[in-house]
Amino acid sequence: MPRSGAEARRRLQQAALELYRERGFDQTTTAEIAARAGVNERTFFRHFPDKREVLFSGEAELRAALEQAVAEAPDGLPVLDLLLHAFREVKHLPESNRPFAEPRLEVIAATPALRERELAKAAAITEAVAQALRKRGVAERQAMLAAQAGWAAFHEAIAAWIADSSQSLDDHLLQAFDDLRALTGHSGR
Amino acid sequence: MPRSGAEARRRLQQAALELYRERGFDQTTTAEIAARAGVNERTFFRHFPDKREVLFSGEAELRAALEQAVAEAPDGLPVLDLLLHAFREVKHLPESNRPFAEPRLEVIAATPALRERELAKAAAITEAVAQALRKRGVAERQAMLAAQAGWAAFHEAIAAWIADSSQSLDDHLLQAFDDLRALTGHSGR
DNA sequence: AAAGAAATGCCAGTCACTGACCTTAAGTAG
DNA sequence: CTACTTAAGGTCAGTGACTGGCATTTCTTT
Repeated sequence: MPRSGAEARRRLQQAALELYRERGFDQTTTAEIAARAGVNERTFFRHFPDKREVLFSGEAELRAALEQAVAEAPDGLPVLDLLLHAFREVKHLPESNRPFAEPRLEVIAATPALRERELAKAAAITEAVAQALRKRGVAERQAMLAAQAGWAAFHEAIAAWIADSSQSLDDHLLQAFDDLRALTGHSGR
Repeated sequence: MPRSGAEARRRLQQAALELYRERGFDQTTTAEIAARAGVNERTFFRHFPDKREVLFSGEAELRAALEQAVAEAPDGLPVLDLLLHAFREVKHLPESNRPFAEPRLEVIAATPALRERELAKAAAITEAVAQALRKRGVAERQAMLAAQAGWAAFHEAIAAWIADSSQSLDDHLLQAFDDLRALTGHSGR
């Protein structure tokens, strides 16, 4: 195996995040990112298919972890409980990424083009989760609805946890799922 | 008032949809769309901010209708029932658009860039619905979760209705919301 | 040391999108 | 009917994201 490559990739991610924060996504050129990372502009596009994707590399990991967690969750649970169990299994991923994730979320929130990409990633994950649910016998439509509702709760929990760290992500997760269950008239756990 | 403008806009939408279907989104240039519509390429960008948006003009209408429907829904209903009521109020929009919507959905499904935009539109609508729910006193997080779950059900219902027209959209909507309620352990209406 | 593969550099080109400026087709006031 | 107004379209030049092709460098392997 020749030149490491992975290092250049990390430098590109770092440089991109810095520049997007300093002068904004639209005011940053891929040539500038490459320059700060010490590589050619062409190299940027060898590591990332486009200017947005450079901020979305951890999503594949989360998706894989979630697929596995759903597949390995205990039997006999109602769908939402199964999902909650799976989300609790993977909550260490956002937890360990937090120092990098916080500025990243800030940039994404400020940039419509990046929010679009974030939604696409979320859709890919929920589709994967739905598929994993179907493999466990959950009906077609139920699987999709559960995956989307569950992801919405997970997402809300992370947002709340970022805004209020006095409680653990786990606590926020439990509360978000309580809120989700309450939608249909139930009161709580 | 000078030149109509709205006509050119319609021709551009028509031309874009045709070309996207004929040779694909990526293989279609904005110049070609403009040429088929009988206008200058620059004119295309006067009517639409980018190459994707040309397929997403009806979303604003749906969003406005939904906001109003949520605001005017009867009091005293559980959140999901209120949402179901609102969705039933606006179901005539997808119903009347169906002949145009079907090829459109086909193109969107085949094009990642267009699916991204569709997700962004959906997010804007669910945010608007959540806001409308909050105005009616629904709690912050519940509003967002309900809006997202409700939209997911609405979307599933439309997809099922497109695939199977033997039942009405209304029937599909009721079934989708039943499935949604069943997630938390309830059985149905 | 030689060879092969992986990563990068370099170059030319397409195309989405934008700003600036000019022209045309209506509608309106006189 | 003419002159004025104005929204809409045309033209041109330019930027920047992204791509294909080819040469070059840096490792690893034999």
